[in-house]
This record gives sequence, C-alpha cells and structure tokens, in this order.
Amino acid sequence: MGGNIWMERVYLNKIGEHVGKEVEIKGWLYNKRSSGRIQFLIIRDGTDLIQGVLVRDEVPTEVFEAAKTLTQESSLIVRGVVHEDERSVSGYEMTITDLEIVQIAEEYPITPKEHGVDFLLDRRHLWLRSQKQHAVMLVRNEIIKASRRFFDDRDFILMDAPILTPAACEGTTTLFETDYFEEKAYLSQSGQLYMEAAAMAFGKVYCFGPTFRAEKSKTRRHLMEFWMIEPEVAFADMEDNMQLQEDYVCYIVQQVLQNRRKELEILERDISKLEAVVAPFPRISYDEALEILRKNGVEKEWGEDLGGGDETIIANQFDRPVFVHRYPTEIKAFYMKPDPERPEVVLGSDLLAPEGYGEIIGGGERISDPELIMQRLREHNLPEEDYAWYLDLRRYGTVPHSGFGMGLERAVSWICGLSHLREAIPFPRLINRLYP
RNA sequence: UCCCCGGUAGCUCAAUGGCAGAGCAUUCGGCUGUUAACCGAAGGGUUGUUGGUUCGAGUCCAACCCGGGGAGCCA
Repeated sequence: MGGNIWMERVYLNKIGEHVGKEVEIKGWLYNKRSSGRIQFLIIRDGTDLIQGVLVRDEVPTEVFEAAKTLTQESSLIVRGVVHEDERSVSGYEMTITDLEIVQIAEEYPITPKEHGVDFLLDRRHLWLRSQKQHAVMLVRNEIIKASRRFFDDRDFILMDAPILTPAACEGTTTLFETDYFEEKAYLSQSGQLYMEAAAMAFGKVYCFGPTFRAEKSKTRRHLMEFWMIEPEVAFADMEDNMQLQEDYVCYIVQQVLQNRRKELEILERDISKLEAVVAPFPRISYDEALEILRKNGVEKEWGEDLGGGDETIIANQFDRPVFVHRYPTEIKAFYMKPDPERPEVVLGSDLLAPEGYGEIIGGGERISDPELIMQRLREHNLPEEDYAWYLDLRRYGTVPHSGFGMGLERAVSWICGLSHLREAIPFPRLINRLYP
C-alpha cells in the first residue's frame, strides 16, 4: 500500500477529464457493497461520488483485506485507473489498485436508511455529508454566486449593514437583545435603513448578510437566523423596483437550471416548474388578491393581512411568481410610501413564489418626504433620537428611492422544492435549536 | 402564547390490557458486477418522566418534559 507520489490527485467533479489515466482520489467511504471476490467502494470527496472497484485476484491481498475493514465515512486515499461505466452512480468508475486508509471511522450514526428530523438536526454537522443536503448547499451556493454576479454586473455596490444595531429597524418584530458595554444593542432584523443611507451615497447598493428575528415562530417558513439580500436604488419607483426583482429572480433561477441541473435531479425537483419562471411575472393589487380569495371561498375584510394559506391560494393561480402590490398602509412598515392617488395603500409589493412557497421578497418605494416620515415614526411610537440619522436622509437631498429584501433560504427552499426552511441553511437556528 | 399529533433497541417503526418484535446499523460467516446489494448467525431494551387504575400497563387516566405540524408574525 505504498503511495505513488507521482500520481496526480484529482477531484471527482473533474473526473471526466481523466478517463483512461491512473489517478489518486482523497475522500471518504460513502457506502460499500461486496461479494466474494469483488468489492464496490462508493467514495465521495466533497465534490462528487464515484464507485471504486476492487477485484480480489487483481490487487495485492493486503489491499483487498484492508478494504474489507473500511466502515462508513472512513477517510481514505485510493489510486487506480478511471473509466466510464454506466453501472456506476456518477457514470465513472475507478479500478482501484492501491488503498491508503487515513482513519477507520467509528460507527457512523447516519445510516443509509431513514431517520427522523430531530435525530438528523442533532447531527447536522454530519448530515451535510449526505447527498441531498449536499445538493441543497450547492444550489444555495449557486444562488449566492448568481446574486453577486447579478448586482455586480449592474454596478451595484456591496455595502454590508451592521449586525449590532441600536434600535428596531421597523419596530414590528421581536428582536434579540444583547449587552453593548453600558447599553443595550439588538441583532439586526434588516439592513434596509442602512441601505437607504448607502443608496444616497452610492446610488445603487445592496447588502447580503444574516438577520435575526426573535419571534417564536414555529413553521416550515421561519428561521430565527436567516440571510437576506437587500438592494436599494436611488431615484427608483415601485415599478422600477418590481422590474429589478423580476430580472433578478429570473436570473438566479436560470443560473441554477444551467449550472446545478444534476443537484436538482438528486433533489427530484420538477424542473418544468422552474423552467416556467420567465418574465413577465403577473402583477396584482391587494384588492385583486382579495377578489381571488373570495372566488376561492375565503372572505377577508379589506385591511387584513394575507396569511400563509391565502398566499398559497393566490400563488396557485399562476405558474410563475406573482407580485401583490398596494397593500393597506396600516399593515405595512412605517417607511412605505403611500400611493399619492390612494393614500390608504402603499407603493410596496410582495413577491409570492409558486407551489405554496409564499413570500420570498418584500419591498417597495420608501417615503422621501421629511414631514411624512417624521409623522409615521410618531404614529408607530418609534424613538426619534434613534432615527435621527435616518431622518437626515430626508433633510439633505431627499429623492424617491426603492428597494427590496429577498430571504435567501426561502428562495433556496422554493428552488430546491424543500418541505422546510431548516434544510436550506447549513446550520439552522430554530425556536428550540441552537445546536450544533 | 394557542390548537392538533407523537415519544418502544444506535436508527426507522410494529406489538387486541396478557412472553418486548422486525428491518437497517454493529460483530462473525457466506456470496464471480453490486446499485439503500443479497443470504445465514450473534449481541443489543428502566417502552420520555412521575404518579394513578388493574390480578396484570408499551397499551387506560392525570400532570410534567421533549419533539413534530399548524396559527399568529414575517423573509
């Protein structure tokens, strides 16, 4: 089992470039099958899987015997010749000629059979090695990469917002509180207000970072800690804003379809549903949304917010994401600009994903008028001193501006077809879970 | 915080109020290309906790603990 130091070490996602060559793979044993004279080692290296084949009479006895001792997730280095073979999971196979064991793993808790959610979440650090979780994380990575590319290509400046903040951004949800030397600080629930400042400095900006909500939400659509992408554009109105969202969502879906098709197949995602996501997205008003609900047997008073079930009914009318705009002013955040023609509604919109995935984006045009924003702060009982800097934005060259926030995990969950947000982030923080 | 469901072997689950079971995992053996491989054998249990009903409780009752799904809130 002596190593051949001249052999090229390759990664499995590039294995197709090495057919017919003798190479080295460093990884872990994913699974193993054997009969008397032949052993099949399913090996993963972080990038993909491959089936390694050991034939008893064609390798040294000690190599064949060593392979028998391998347990699930044992770390190893194998060498051999790569060839194409339809019988292998990846389409490629390695005829192993040499095996180096790095470690024989202890009994691995996540077996190839089924497990419960709680068990798996307790072992999230190991669960990430499993094929489906691996696929979800690669899609997540693709969405992040596509997002950065999308905004970079449009000359948006990345302006990270602070995570420790002096006050509630919107004054709506419960925040996580922490000590900040002699005073209290809160974990950010949104970078938006800071992005408004940044937009006045740079024109087009976005932030991408974690946000925190201390709401005791217990549903498949909520996490305590999640990531948001929040663009903000000066001199943009609600229409511009929806246009940007439409372009953005189409782009990330297209990028995933183009670059992560294999992962979507592992996740058994209905790809035709994603291929339907093309511009233009339907745009309906809150009033029209109520009408749709009424036709579907849901009576809703004007002024009530839409619940998760309502969103599903509305989204099911369409085969692509749908904008719902002009919500009642009363149920929306203080900074939302009222429609000049109808001040009881705001120039804001939510983007509802199809298939019951609900709101993935919320956004709209912000109040630019200094008097009105001050009035709204008072109406919402927000402390003016904490918002003095925010009011400055309306005193020194205020302009119309708009922006939105997309919940990354909700987008990942929708695009992957997951049943719960907790699988859309590497280490989910849930109401009863801070571990691992 | 409220409503519904659940907790039995390491894991996933069975068990009419009457001997505590299976598959997977583990260990050992077998198998000439396996696809969550298969075949044979072995080890593995304070049935979430506490109390109650009963000749007898995994099973029925009560309280509590833990978890899941949903509501509210939102991305």
